[in-house]
Amino acid sequence: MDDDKSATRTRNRRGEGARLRDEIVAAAVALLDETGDESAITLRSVARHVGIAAPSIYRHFPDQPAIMLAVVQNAFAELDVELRAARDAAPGPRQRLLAVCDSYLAFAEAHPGRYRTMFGGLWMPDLTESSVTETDLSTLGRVSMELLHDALADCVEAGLATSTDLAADTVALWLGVHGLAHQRGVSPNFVWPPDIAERVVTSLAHLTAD
Amino acid sequence: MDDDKSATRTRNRRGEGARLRDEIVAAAVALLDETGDESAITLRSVARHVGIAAPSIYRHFPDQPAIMLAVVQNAFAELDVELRAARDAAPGPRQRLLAVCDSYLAFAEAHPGRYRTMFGGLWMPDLTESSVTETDLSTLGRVSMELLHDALADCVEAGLATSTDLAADTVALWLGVHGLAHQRGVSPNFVWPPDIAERVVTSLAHLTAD
DNA sequence: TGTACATCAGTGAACGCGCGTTCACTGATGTAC
DNA sequence: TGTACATCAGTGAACGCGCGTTCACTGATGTAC
Repeated sequence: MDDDKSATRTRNRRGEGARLRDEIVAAAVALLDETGDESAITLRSVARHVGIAAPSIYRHFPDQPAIMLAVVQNAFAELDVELRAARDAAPGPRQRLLAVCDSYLAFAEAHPGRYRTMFGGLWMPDLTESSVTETDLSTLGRVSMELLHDALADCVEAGLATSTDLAADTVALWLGVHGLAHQRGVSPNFVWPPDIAERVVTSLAHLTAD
Repeated sequence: MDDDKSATRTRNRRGEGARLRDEIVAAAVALLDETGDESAITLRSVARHVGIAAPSIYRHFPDQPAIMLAVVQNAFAELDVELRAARDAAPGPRQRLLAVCDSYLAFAEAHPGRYRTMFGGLWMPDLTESSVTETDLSTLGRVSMELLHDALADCVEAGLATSTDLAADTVALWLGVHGLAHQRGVSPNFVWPPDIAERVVTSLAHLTAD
């Protein structure tokens, strides 16, 4: 909550102005993680956090929703990196699927504010009067879904899970994991059964072996 | 979006001032349903919608978060009524469980803004500086969860479902249904598999018969 | 039955605040000649 | 090698707006005597 990083900041050299863009996104993410509330990300609060004047942001983002989009895109990219790392570290199909789900839940638990913003749908701007497009929105999360799809497909192929409709079962599995990830961030005081994640995943993935 | 119900409004008779409270909540709900965005519920927008002066609200609510709480409590009560109606109209344990889940999903689909607000956790006020208490929050939704629990218990008792831990399985089932209810409201443009609800429910409830 | 009075429902004006956005600008830095 | 100039990164002041909240009030309505 140190809003004045004052004095220390020196302006970027010529040609390196784009660096500020990253600083702006990082500041917005930091605000989101600190407060857990996406409405804390205002153009002015972000500027304050970075240590610049508010209008300086307009050199890098056309409007406020554009910052939100950048934050969300950034979060999805980070999630994707973590999911891939988890998958690649696991030995077999079953372990890979579980590792992906665990990693997904861990991401949501570590960054509840960010997770809620990614899927809460509340920051979503009026598409008619902001720079954000329909495509920007529908692209989000597709990569992670594909990753989950492939992990489940490998299990089915290896005879470790059953599925009559892989695409639908992927969505169902994701919904369960997402429901847990999301609501655990919203209601941390609720007494969650300790094995709740395992229960949800094994049921929805129709895992057969142990 | 007719903000001026002007002129027509006549003041309540003495002793009936409490009626305005209901009108205020109704207006807040209407705003939420119209815009789908809980941040549209401001003290002033609600007052405008009711057709009263903004300060008039303070006779009925101590502050703005109190209105939000009333909206959410109201929504949970309505959900509960619908779930009970659905349950009581179904013939057997299995049908009852499915009816409750269907009704739950129907509620979320019919009132996406309200549903998102109930579970989004974003309106949640700083408990330190608003009139809303911890208990107010943790009580919400408990009734619906119990209803789901009982419906699942009846299925298990009738041998229609298996469960090693009823409480945990109830939570798991709710998570799946909730994940679907919530995300369908957020991403209506996503192509949801047509049988997605059935898939989620039968898997998580471990329904055995058909 | 009439009247003074307390109560109640609701108002109008004003406050200070943070917001997104605009505008014309400053001053350092690299580049062309 | 020196200098004029274009470019670029970022600023400061100001705008109009809607917000939550406060304050002192108005005027209708019921009640006590």
